[in-house]
Amino acid sequence: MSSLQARLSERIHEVTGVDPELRPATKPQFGHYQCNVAMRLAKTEGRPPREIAAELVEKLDLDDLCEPIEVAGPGFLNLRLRPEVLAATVNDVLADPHAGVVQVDRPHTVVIDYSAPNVAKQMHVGHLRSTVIGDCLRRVQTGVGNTVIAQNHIGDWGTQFGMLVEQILFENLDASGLNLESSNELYQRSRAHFDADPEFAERARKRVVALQAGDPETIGIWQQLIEVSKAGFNHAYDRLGVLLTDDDLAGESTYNDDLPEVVADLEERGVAVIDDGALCIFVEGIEAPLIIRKRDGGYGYGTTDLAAIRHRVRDLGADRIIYVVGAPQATHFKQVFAAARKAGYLPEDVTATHVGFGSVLGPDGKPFKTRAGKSVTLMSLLDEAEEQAAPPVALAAIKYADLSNGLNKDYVFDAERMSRTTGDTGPYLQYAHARTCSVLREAEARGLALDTEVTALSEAPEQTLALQLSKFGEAVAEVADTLQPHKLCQYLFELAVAYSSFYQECPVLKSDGEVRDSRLALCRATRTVLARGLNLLGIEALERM
RNA sequence: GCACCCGUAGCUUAACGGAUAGAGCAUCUGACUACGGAUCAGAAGGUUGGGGGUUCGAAUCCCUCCGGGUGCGCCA
Repeated sequence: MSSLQARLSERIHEVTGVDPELRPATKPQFGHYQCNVAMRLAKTEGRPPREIAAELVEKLDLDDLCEPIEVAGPGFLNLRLRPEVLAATVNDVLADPHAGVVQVDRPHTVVIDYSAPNVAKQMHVGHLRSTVIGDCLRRVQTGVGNTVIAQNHIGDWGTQFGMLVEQILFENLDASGLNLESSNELYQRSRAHFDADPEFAERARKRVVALQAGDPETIGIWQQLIEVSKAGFNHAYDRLGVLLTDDDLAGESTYNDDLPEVVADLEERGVAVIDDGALCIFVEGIEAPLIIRKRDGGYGYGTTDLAAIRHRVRDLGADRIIYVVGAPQATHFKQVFAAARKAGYLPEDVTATHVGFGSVLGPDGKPFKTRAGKSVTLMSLLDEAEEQAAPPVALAAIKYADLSNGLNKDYVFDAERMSRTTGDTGPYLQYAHARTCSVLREAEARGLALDTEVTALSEAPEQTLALQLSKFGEAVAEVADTLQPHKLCQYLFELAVAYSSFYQECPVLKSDGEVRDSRLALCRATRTVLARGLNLLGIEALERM
C-alpha cells in the first residue's frame, strides 16, 4: 500500500516527466495538495507558468481522486481530494495491520548505535537524548519493515579501568557488591588517588597492561564492574521504557582482538601513515589526523570505531549505519566515516550517518555539565518530572520534549513546561488518545457495533481529520528517511488537534445511523494512528489518565 | 588559527528554494443542556541577528559582519 501523496505524485509525474513537486497545501483554501512544477517548467520551456499550468490541467486526469484542479497564484495547481477518496483512505488505514505505514519493498539491515553509557559511571543527560532518540529511530526503522540491529557501544574499556581495579584492590572491596552509584563514587576516588599519589598512578598504569594481557584476577574484577554497571543500565532502560537489552550490548572491548589486525591492515595498504610517531589516517577537509595507533603503541577510540564499522558491514551485513551521538562529535564521525571509506571498510552502497543532537541545558541556560563531583544524572531528571505527573505521563513529557525539537538544537530541561496537558506536549497527545478510547468504550457499553467504516464526510472537521489520518504513512516514511523524529511529533500533534476539533464539533454518540457509524470509524482510526504513532516515539498510549 | 552548530512573535519553536513565515505557551474575547472543559472557537503579536548577492520566487543557497556555543595529534 502506497501513500495517497505518492500515488498522486506518480500520476502527475507521468504527465510532467519531472518531479511534480507535490506538497501538502500550505493553507486550507489552497486545497489539500499543491503542485509547484509549472514555475520550474516555465523556465526551461520559456513560457508563462500559468499557461503551462493550464495545459497541465488539460492533460491531467485525476478525476477519480480529486475535485477539478484549480490554477492559482503564479501557477500553482491546487488539488482537493474527493470526500469518498478520503473516506476510502481512512478505511484502508483501518484495514491495514500497519495502520497505513508503508512497508519497504526490500528490507534493509540498519545498525543503530545509541545510548552508550560508560561502565562505572552514572548515566547523565547526554545519555538521555541518545537513548530516547535512538530508541525512536529503532522503532521507526522496524516499523517500516527494516531489520534493525541495535548496538549499545558501552564504554567498557580504557585506561580508567587500571585506576578502578587498583582502587578496588587498595580498598579491599568486593566489586560484585557495588552498584552504579557506588562504582561512580569509586571512580571519583580512584581519580583523586591517581592524581595525588604517583606510586598509585604507576600501579594503575601497570594494571592497564595486566588487563590488556588478560591477567585473570584483573579480568575478574573488570568483569564484576561491568556486571554491576549493566544492572544499573538495565534499571534505567526499564524505567525509560526503551527496547535496549543485554542482547544489544557491543561495548568497546568487543573489538579488542580486532584492533591489531585492523591497524596492520591499514598500515600495510598505505591507508595509514606514520606522522610524528603516531599512525594516522588523513582525510580531506580535516587538518588533524585520525590517530589509530598512538606513539606509545596504544589504540584510541578512532581505531575502535573503524573496527566497529568493519564488523558492522562485514559481519552484520549493514546497509545503513546510524550513530546517535552528541553534536560535538560531528567532526570525529566525519573523519571516521571518511577514513572507513578510504580503507574500504565502508563501501559506497552502505550509508553511515551521524545523528547528532544538542545539549540539555539547566534552568540557567547553561549545559547540565558534570561539574567536579556533582553531576546531573538521568535518574534525577526522571525524578524531577515525576514530581509534575504520574510516571507514564512524566515519561511521555520528557520524551516528547526531547523529540519534538530539531535534533541539533539545545533545549532547557523544564519539567513543568513539558508536563503541561495543553499545547504541544506529550501529555496532550496522551490525552487525545485517551479521549478516543473513552468514546469507543462508551459506544461498546451501549452495545454499538465498532467495526464500522467511514462513509459520510460532510463536515469540515471530519474531512480535516480524515486528511490528516491519510498522511500518517507519509510522516513515518519521512522520519525513516531523514531521521528527524520531530516531524512525527508535529504530525501527531496536528492529528490530536484535528481530533479535538472534530470531537468538539461533531458529536459521535449523540448522532445516529450512518453518520454515527462513520464518526465511530474516524475515532477508531484516530485511536489506532495515535497509538501507533506514540509507540513509534516510544511513548505509552494510555487508555485512561 | 582551522572547522562545525545555533540566532524566527514577550517565551518555546516549525517551515524538502514556493502563495499572506505556521504552531504552542503567556495575554485578551467568546463557548459550560460536558460522547472526559485536562477542551474548543476567535483576536492580537514578525523588517526570520545586520548588510550585500543568486533566483520568476530566499528564513532556507552564496559572500560578509555581529552575537551565543562547540570541536580540533597522541582521553574516550
